[in-house]
Amino acid sequence: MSSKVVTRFAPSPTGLLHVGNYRTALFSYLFALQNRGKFVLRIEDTDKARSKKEYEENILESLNWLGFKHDEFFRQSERADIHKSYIEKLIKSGHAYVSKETPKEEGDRAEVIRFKNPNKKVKFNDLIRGDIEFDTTELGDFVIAKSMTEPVFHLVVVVDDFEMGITHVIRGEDHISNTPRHILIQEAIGAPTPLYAHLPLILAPDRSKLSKRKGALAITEYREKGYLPETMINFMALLGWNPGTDQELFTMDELVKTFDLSKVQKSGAIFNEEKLGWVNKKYIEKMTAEEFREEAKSFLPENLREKSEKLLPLIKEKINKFSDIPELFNTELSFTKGVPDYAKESLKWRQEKDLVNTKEYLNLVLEKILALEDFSKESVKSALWPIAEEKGKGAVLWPMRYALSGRDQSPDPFILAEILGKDESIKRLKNALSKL
RNA sequence: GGCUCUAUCGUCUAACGGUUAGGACACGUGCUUUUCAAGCACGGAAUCCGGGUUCGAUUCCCGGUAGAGUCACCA
Repeated sequence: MSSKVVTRFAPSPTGLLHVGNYRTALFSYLFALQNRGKFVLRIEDTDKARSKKEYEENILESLNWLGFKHDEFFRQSERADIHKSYIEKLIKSGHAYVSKETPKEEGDRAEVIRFKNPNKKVKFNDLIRGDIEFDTTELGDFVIAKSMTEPVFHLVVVVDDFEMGITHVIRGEDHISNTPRHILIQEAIGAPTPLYAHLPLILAPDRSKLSKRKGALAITEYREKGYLPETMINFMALLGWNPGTDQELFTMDELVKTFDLSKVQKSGAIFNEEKLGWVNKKYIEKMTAEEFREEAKSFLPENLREKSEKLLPLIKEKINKFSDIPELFNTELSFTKGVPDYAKESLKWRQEKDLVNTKEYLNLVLEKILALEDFSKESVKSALWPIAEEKGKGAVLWPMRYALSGRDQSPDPFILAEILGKDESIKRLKNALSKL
């Protein structure tokens, strides 16, 4: 009695898919995994004019990046014979007929295949929304194929879902109104009706459907911005679903265990990139130094790619996403490129009234540094710490940090010294002193 | 407009009739600190409106209102 669960993700390669699409893939995948079922990937490329290979490749690449593995793969364009046989069968059984038309638009055929609508009420139980009822009369005899060899979406989904043994159709809410057509066709070909779960839409900031025009990004664009796949999965899962606890961060395994289709939200959710950034930061924190280095590499300035080992930890604690890195080198990490020109007053610690102490302490710092053999941040620190403790940490360290970086905001002065090296540090300290 | 779906802080959401309506992001304040970030503490912020049902409604029912989806020879 217990038939195996089979879900599917059925994108059409007519454009780049956005997070809304991939979230339906995620939910279908999670549902299949937690039921030890199968996950089918089906490329819906029946629209020959608009389907493009590059979009299909982008879908495959994205799914692979997210780590979703399908058990079976189909391309609808390769199943023409099957579709044709169903059209013939429907015509033979009187469920469909060839209809003479007067073309309304360019490209319209003079003859199409229409479904003979029984004009009845159909009801289905949506796993997320409960009972939904439609009167199909308003649908009329809808078109199921442009010709014997050119079936249209409604026919093809039903036939393929049936042939592939799909038990659970998990798709976007925008398909709710298509469902009665699909049920009618199922009844005509003698196919069982699968269980339906219509997911709420992911919305643009103005609460309308996400679209290119509204700034929806392909998931590969999030990858290019430097978001991690774990982040995207975690974030998409929580958009429209949550386990009812306060947990915010989930591994894939945890999602498989706790995901519950019946707890999916009914209303649409706006995609909030600020929170996405927060989630990504959390995942960046979890990365090992090696993982971080690998991921950060391509975002570093050319000249620093090979000698950024000491900068990496500084970068890691600052960014939300990897594409934040270049900007960092214009702000807090600009010391790697040199010191901008600054007014001598900038060297003054906020609790000092004039620059007298500043000059004295900078000289002390310079003196200690000149005498240093080993120039690690630890040794610099141990050489200077007693002075800082005695004279006041801010009073000593602020001018030093400013002299080395030329900025209000920068890394710790000891790290600056280590990264710059002894000669450069001395040069910058002397430069500061020359202003005083 | 017809049909369908939906409605809790700015945003994502929790509370399956009884809570001071909880959490997270963002925001504000403070602490810590050599700056920033992080961290910690605190704070402001919501049940769309109106009727029922009930001892009691965020929760159930009805009606409004608002928003969304869909009405293709696209998927």
